[in-house]
Amino acid sequence: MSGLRHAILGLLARQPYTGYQIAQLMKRPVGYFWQARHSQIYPELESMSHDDLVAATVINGPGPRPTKEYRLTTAGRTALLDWLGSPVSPLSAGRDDFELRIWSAWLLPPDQVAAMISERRAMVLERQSEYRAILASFPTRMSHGDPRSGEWMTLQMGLGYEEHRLAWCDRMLLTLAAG
Amino acid sequence: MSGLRHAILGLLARQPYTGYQIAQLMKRPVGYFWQARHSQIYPELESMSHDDLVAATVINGPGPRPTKEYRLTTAGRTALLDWLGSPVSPLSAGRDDFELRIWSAWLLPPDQVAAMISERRAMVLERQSEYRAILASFPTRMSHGDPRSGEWMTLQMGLGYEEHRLAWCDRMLLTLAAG
DNA sequence: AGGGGCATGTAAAGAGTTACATGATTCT
DNA sequence: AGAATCATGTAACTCTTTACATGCCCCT
Repeated sequence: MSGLRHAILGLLARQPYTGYQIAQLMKRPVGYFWQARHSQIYPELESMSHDDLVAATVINGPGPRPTKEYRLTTAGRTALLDWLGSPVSPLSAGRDDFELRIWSAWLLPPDQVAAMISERRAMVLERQSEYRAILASFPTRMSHGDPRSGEWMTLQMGLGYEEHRLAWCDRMLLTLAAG
Repeated sequence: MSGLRHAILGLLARQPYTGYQIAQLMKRPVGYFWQARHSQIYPELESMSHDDLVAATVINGPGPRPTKEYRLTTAGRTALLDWLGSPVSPLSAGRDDFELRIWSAWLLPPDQVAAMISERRAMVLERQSEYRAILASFPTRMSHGDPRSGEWMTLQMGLGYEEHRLAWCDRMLLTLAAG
């Protein structure tokens, strides 16, 4: 089963959603670690419906086509739990566009590399405050079994990533300045 | 231009390589941030050759087909530098399988979540020592313009990622234990 | 004699992006 | 009146993975 399926199952395990709402959530907050466009989501929901992992109810809404709300079926819940029980996949099937640049940065004059890293640094700061703003709205303690504890853990992960990235930028800028 | 092209250009900017050698490097060390299989690399080299970004020389080697060594053309070098000069792409087009699991981990009993995180922690430790072993073979100081400085910067990035991941695992294990 | 590494390719399927297409409601 | 948001879908394309295919050389 694909990552997109797991992402959708994880969302519908929380509550029922329309395809449109899922598409919004796949920008933020799910998009922080898994993105998908609506053009990928609608066919996938259809296919999951066919596989009996989700079920749709037509609700009233705007537009030329019927608005459908999806919910998890028992089989869908089982599939999600099966996946969670399966072995954790190995590290790094990731692709990092910025690291790819850095890998070739030795071709550029040092000040241009520094400019590139500064540009990146600004993005990191922005993302950091985004995470912090979301985390501020979380209660200090959550019981296990609360869906928000799942979101909290991923936000902690994301915040840590940005903290590391910021530290890396600063270290590299220092190294470049030291010549 | 795709990430794969940039990865190949970045490799050939260092020295000429055969398709096979590129495929090895796309496992490690380039694979730490950009992976590709040989089935993707050979056609891409062909297509880049057609676009005059790289040029091939037939050298003698084993097997049913001629062994080809590729080198960067002037146009290839220009294309690489153009990309390096273009604006840095925004954060997070990334997809993280482990974060996807964590997002749904609230469905599992706490001890199973802890087991999952411990499993991950072991992978992180392994990767860390892999990075450290590579870094140990690097000289303490490198001049800018040395291709190894590019590799060094990505290794620092990777090591930092793993340090953060380790810290995250430990923090979450503590939180779970405090329950 | 068999297995692994060297070396290059193709085919088919799956995953993901970009663009096209329609139409209602709400806000300015 | 026009723009943004809600809401769903399809088509074409690119990127990525998995599997098939060939054959030499070296080691045990």
